[in-house]
Amino acid sequence: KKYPLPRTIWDGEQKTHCFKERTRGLLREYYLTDPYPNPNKKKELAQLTGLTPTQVGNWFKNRRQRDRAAAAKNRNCSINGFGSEEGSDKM
Amino acid sequence: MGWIARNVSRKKRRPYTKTQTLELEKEFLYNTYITRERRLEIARSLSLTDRQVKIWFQNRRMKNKKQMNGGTPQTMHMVHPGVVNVPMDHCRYDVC
DNA sequence: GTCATTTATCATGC
DNA sequence: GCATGATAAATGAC
Repeated sequence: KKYPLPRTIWDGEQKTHCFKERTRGLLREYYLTDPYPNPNKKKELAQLTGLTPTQVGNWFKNRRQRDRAAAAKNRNCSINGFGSEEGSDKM
Repeated sequence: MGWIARNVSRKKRRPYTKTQTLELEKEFLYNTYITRERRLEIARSLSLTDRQVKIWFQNRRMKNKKQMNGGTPQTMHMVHPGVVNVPMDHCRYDVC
């Protein structure tokens, strides 16, 4: 590996490749109601999940990006059919 | 959002070369704000546009700011703690 | 100018 | 090989 990545003193969500299911569930839940959380909401979600606000921001950013990609793919698959627009099955 | 009806083409994101990034980082070490004159000079020497250099400095200042207050390292791609910061997290080829 | 955002890309776990 | 989190260019609001 490029960097051994010593485990730091950090009791939040660790430097895992994938966040905990509970964390993802929480973010997912809020995402459905508002994909663009304001800074305060990001902070709140960060506290709730043990992530940093930046990590929360990254999660929403990636989520939106991948939802858009999925929606675009859907539209391409069924150009004159009914594309299921927003929202993807796997989050 | 507006991404549904976006007809105007967006400039494709092109990762900068190692040399370009290195030179920009060097300049940033001297000055986090660059003058218009110096900007044009660097742009010419690195085959970038004036605008690209400007944007690069803006983004770099934001990155700097985040690193300043962010403090706690919990990202997956961190530079080695203890090692004097090597500017550039990942940039591999000279021809991108 | 800052700053949130988008888009493409990178790095990694599995 | 893909899902996923993070980051690097580029845009636009303010």
